[in-house]
Order: sequence, then structure tokens, then C-alpha cells
Amino acid sequence: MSIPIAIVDCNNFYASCERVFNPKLNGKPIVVLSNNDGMIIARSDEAKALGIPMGEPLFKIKDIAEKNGVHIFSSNYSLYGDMSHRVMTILEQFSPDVEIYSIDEAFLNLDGFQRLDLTEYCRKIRKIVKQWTGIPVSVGVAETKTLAKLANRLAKKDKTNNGVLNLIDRPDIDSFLKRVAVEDVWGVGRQYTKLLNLHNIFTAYDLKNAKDKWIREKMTVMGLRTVFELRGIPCVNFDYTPSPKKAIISSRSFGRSVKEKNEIKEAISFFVTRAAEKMRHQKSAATLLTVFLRTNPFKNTPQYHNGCLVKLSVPTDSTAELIHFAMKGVEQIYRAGFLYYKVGVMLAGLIPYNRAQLPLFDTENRLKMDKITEMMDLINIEMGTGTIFYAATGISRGWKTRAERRTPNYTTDWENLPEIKDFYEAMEE
DNA sequence: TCTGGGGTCCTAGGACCC
DNA sequence: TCTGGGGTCCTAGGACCC
Repeated sequence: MSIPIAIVDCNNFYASCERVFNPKLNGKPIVVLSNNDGMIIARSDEAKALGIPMGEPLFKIKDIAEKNGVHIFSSNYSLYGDMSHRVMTILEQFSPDVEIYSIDEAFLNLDGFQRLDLTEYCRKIRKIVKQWTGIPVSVGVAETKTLAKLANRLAKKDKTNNGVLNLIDRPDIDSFLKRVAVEDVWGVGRQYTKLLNLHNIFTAYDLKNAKDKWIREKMTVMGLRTVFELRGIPCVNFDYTPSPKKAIISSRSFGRSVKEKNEIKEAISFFVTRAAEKMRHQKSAATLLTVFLRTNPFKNTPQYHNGCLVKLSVPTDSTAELIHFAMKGVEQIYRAGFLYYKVGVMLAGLIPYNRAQLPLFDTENRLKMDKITEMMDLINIEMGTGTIFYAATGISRGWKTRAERRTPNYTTDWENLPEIKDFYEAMEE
């Protein structure tokens, strides 16, 4: 007997988070912007209905937004992260095996729940999450992850489903597959869509019936896996305990273009600090460090982009040491005269810290360095990120990303607790 | 004025080994 | 005259995800 898999997906997650704490926004169009207030990364249903596309730069929709009173927000990841955590905690009450797949999605293994009416069960999940967090979710249920994602999509699209679609034991499953375009299948992106369309494969149903050999040749085993999943054969396993990351990236575009090497260095030091913190959090050490910088590819100015990979002879998790090597990298690739718009750092070749090989003859006093790092982490956790930092990251932070329309951290900062009177006012309207 | 950030996996090809 | 076969590891690049 097959195992039912559910995927719970928050509707328009970022937009919904903003709405929870500002009930006046109910029924109003909302969009949320990417970092640096660059483009649209989330839209409420009302904003979608206005024809505002995903990924559109803000300046291109300014007119529509003004005309229709669209509410525009900078993204507020502290808020979204906390809301996500609340939703996931609730989901864990509905299945012992929950895989948190992204900030707004989770797979639930419903093995053992087969005797229940799964559609009813998922309606209950939906109701409780909405009641306890204010976030609306949709649920798709099927025998494979790919089919569950597809069911979820249809649940969201067709309002008659009430946010839940269960495809288990549906003899008419093909009629659902025919309603989903191939580019909307999980695992099929832009490039493969082009290729598939060229070969007259337009729907999930067409893809399900494609020839194995051809798919394997053109789309590798990943594509074949997708096809099998559409046929109801599970190929994508559950992953309950997130394994440590194999690479950690920290990068950002600047709020303005930056010319000076010193500013670039400060920004890179700042990103090294953040990446190293993340790395220590998962108890890894890096053997490779890459720094990169680039000019704005959307501008008609001289272009330059370059990266520099530093192999670290001794694996390290020390911010100070990583900054040291990163600065050497910057010296190598920085060219004067360009207007830089984005820089970043990647830590890779990560290994568990406790397995890190110490060299026989080492010039650094590692024990001492570990103590300093440990203490800095402690202070920053206790008293807030950025309380104590290396001078290399600078204090002016003139390169800082724009976020001009950010809402308060309602749930993670005592100073920003929402006030009940706002809710009353909204109810009276 | 103005276009995100952070990940994963697979494959081909080169270097190197015996 | 003439120069193997099989394996591993690493990297870059390309696809995908949210």
C-alpha cells in the first residue's frame, strides 16, 4: 500500500505575513520586494489580479501600483522566519514526520493515517494553522512528492477545492495532470520547458507519457525521476533532518554603487563575518573561500566581474582568519575605476569542525583564536547580532542595502509588539 | 534613480594512478 | 612499424528549487 504524502504550502507567504499584523490590508493588493527593494518577490491575490508579474522590477510597476493603491513592503525576514517557525511547529502536531522544505512549505508523511478521511484531515490542518497564526495554507495529497506538489497547485487555483486536493486513489488522476502545464511541474524549469514544448510535450500528462530513454538522455536521471513520480512511483525520499550545508554564501547588492577598495573590503569583511557565524552554527570548518565582486549588469557602464578562490591549507572557522584571506582575495581581483554593485563571499569544502586536521607546525595560536571567536559569538547571541565585530567591517556601512518600506519585527522584538488598537480600528471599518 | 539571495544535484572532461 | 584499459577525484558549468 502506498504512503500518502501531503505538502502544506503557505499562500502568498510574505504578503500574508504582512497582512496578519495589519488587518486593514485585508482585501487590498500587497507586494513584497526583494532585498535592496529591487523587484517583486511576493504578491497577494489582489496584486496578482492586477497583472503584476513575479520578478518584475519595482520601477516598472510604479504606475499600476499608484493607480490601484498597491501596498508595497520591503522584505522583513526576521518576521517571515518567525512566522514560518510557528506554522511548522503546528504542522508537527499533525504528523510525526515533517520535512521542512522551504520557508513556506513542508512535506508531511501521512503513513498510518490511511484509514482517516485524508481530505478532512487536511482541512483541519488548514483551519488550525489559519486560526493560530493567521496564515492561509493550501494542502495537496498524493502518492509522490511531485504529484502532491501538483495537487497543491490545483488546490490553490481552483477555489471549489477549499484549499485541499487529495489525489490518492483517484481513477481520474490523468484529468488533473492534463490541467497542469509542463512548466508548472516540480523539477521542470525554463530550459526544459523550451525543450519539451519543442517535442510537443505541453502538460504534466504529456510528460508522464514521454519515452524514458529520451528523457534520460535530455534531462538526466533527475528528469526521469520526475516522470516516474508523475506515474505514482516515489523516487524522491523524505529528508527529515536537514544535513549540514555544503556551502555557505553571503552576498548582497549595494544600496548605491561603490568605487573605493576600502569600502569593498569592509563589505566583504561583513559578509565573511555573517558566513562564518552561519558556519560555526552548524559546527563546520571551511577549506575553500571564494570572494567575488561585480558591476551592475543592467547598466550601460563598463562591466567587470571576477572571483577569487583561496584554498585554506588549514580548515578554519575563525572569522579573523577568514577575513585575513578574504582581504588577500580582494587585493587580487579589485580593479579601480569600476562602479561595483554587488560583492559576496562563499565558504565551501566544509567539513565537520571536530575532524579538522591540525597541522604539525602551525604559526597561529589556534586555541587562543577559538576562545576569542567563542566569546564574540556568545556576546552577539546574548546581546544581539552585531554587538561586537571586527573593525575590518567598518562602522559607516555606506554600502548598506536599501529597505525603505520595512515593517517592524512584530514578533521578535519587544519594542515592536503590535498594538491592539490597530486591530480594533480595522474591525470597525 | 531603479532588476534578490541562498542553496542542491548531475555531467563531462581533465589529471592522475596503477 | 608500434603505445592499454580501468578506475578515482576534482572542477566548471548547467540545470533546478524556493
